[in-house]
Amino acid sequence: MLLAGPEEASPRRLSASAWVDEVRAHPLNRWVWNDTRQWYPALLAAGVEARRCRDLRLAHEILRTSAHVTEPAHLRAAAQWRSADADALVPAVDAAMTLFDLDGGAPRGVPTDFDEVRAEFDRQRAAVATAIHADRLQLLLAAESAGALLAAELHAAGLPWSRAVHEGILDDRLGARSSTGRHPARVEALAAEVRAALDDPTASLDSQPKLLRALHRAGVLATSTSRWELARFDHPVIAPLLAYKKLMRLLSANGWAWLDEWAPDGRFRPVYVPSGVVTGRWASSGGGALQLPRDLRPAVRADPGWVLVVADVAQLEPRVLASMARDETLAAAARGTDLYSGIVAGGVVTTREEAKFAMLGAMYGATTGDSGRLVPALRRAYPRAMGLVDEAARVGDDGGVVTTWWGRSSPPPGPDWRGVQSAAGAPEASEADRTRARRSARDRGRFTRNFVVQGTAAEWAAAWLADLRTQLAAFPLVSDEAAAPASGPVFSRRAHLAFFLHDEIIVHAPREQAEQAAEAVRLAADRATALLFGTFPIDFPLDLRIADDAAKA
DNA sequence: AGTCCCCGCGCG
DNA sequence: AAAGCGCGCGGGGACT
Repeated sequence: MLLAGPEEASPRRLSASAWVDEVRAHPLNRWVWNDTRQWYPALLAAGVEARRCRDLRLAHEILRTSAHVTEPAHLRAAAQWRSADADALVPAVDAAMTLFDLDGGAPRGVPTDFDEVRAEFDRQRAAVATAIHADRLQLLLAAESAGALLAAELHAAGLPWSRAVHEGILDDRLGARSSTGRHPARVEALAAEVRAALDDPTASLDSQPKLLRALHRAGVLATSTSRWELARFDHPVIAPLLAYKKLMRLLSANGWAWLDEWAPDGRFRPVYVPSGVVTGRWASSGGGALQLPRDLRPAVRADPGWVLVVADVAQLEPRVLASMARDETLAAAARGTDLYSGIVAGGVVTTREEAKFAMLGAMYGATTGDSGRLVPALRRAYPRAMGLVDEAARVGDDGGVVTTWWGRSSPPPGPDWRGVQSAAGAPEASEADRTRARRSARDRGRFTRNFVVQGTAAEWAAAWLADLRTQLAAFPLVSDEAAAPASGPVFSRRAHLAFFLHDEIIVHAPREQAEQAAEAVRLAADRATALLFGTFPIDFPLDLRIADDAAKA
C-alpha cells in the first residue's frame, strides 16, 4: 500500500501497476512512501525511476530526535516508525521481489497501511511546521530522501569492476592460487620465512594470542601484534611478518572469494545504508564497500565506450567547520585548493603535515601527542572555528545534545552513561568512580565535538549527490534500445552515479557525456555550498578526473 | 553448530 | 612517526 502523488494533491490509493503507469506519466511528482527499500528496487528492475520522494522512515528518525523540533510528542509516540524496531523485519534488498509483491506481499518493517502512512506524513508536516530552522529541516529531509533513492539506484547500477584486472593484481601480489587448499605461493613462502626467523616450524601466524607467544619466545616482547607496534622492533622476523600480514589481509578481505561473491558479473553491488551512521553518514553492508583498498582501485574500470568521472572534495570537514562557524580567517586559508597549505601560509604552523594533524586533532579531540600539542596554535589563529568544536565538546561532556547545520541531533546519553556520572557524584563515590566518570564524559565530548562536523559534512555531501542525481536524470539516453521493452535500470543507458563514499563520487558515463557529466559534478558542488552556507565566502574545491579506471593519481 | 567478543586493518 | 572521530569485515577463540 502506497501513499502517492504530489503533496499538494490529496493522497490516493493506487495498485502497483497503476502506480508504475503514474510514475511514468508524471516523473516530476514527489512520491511519499513508508520506506524506499521496500518498493524502489522492484520499480527500478521494472524500468521505472522516481525523481523525488519523501522517505517517511528516514525522516521520522531525524525529526523524532532533532533538537529543532519543538513539538515532537506525536512523532515520538509513533514508535512503529522507529527504524531500530522495524529493521529486523525488513527483507534483504536482494530478496526476490516482483511487482506482484507490491500489492500482495506481507507487510513488514515500518507500517505500510495507507491510513497509517498518511497519518505519519501529517505528523511529520506538523512537526516541521513548528520547528525552528524549519527551512533547513526541509532541506535535510529532501536530501535524505534523495539519498534513499540514490542508494537503491547505486545498488542497481553497481560499480563497474574488471575481474581480469582484479585477478591480475591478486596473481601479482599473492602469487599463484593453490589448488590444494593451501595459501597462494607468495603467502606460503612468506609464512616459511617467518617461521624460520622465529625458529619455530609450526608457529601459528593467524591467531593473535599464539603469534604473540611465539614472538615472545623469539625475544620480541611486543604487547600486541599490531603493525605499528611490531614495526618498532629490530628483529629478522619483523619484515617478513609484516609482509605476510599485508598479503593475508588482501587475501581474506578482497581475494578470489570476494571476487566470486561480490563482483561475479563485472559489477560490485554493495548495499548502501543512508544514515546508517548516527551522524548521517552512509554505512554499507556487504563486500566492505566503504573500505575498498586503494591498491584495488585499478579494478574499477569503465565499460568499453564509457569512462569514469571520479571526484572528491579536498578537506571537506575543515571547510564545513569554517562555514558553520562563519570563520572568515579559516575560510581565507581554505581559498584555493589546499587548506593545509593555507594554514601554513598564515604562519600558524610550519609544515603542511603539522597543519593536517593539528586540524584533525582539533576535530577529533586529540589531547596528547604531536596532534594535541599543535591544537592550541589553531585555537589562537581560528578562535571562531575552534570555539564551535570546543563548545560542542563541552555540551557533550555535560550530557547535552548537539545538532548539525541542517538539524540532525546527536543521540542523548544512554542510561549507562548517566549512571556512571551520577555514581561519581554520590557521597560514597570512590576516586575510581570519579575517574571513570571523567573519562566517559570526555569520551562523549569527543563524540559530540566530531558529530557536528562529520554530520554537517554528510549534509553537504547529500546536497551534492541530490543535485547531481537530478542533473544526470535529464541526460539523454545514448543507445537506441529505448524502443525495446524496459528491462533493468533506465539510467544504465546514460551517465549515472556508480559509487559514493563520504566525500567522493564515481560517475559512469558514456564517453560522449563525460565532459558534460564532469561539469554537472562541479555545478552540483557549487550549488550544495550555496544551499547550505549561502553567500559565506568559502571554496569546496574538487579533485576531479576523467579516466578509464579509478586508480588514485 | 551457533553466537558473541576481541583483535587487527581497510576506508573517510 | 603522529593515537583523536566514524564505520565493516574476517579470523580466532570462548562460550552456550
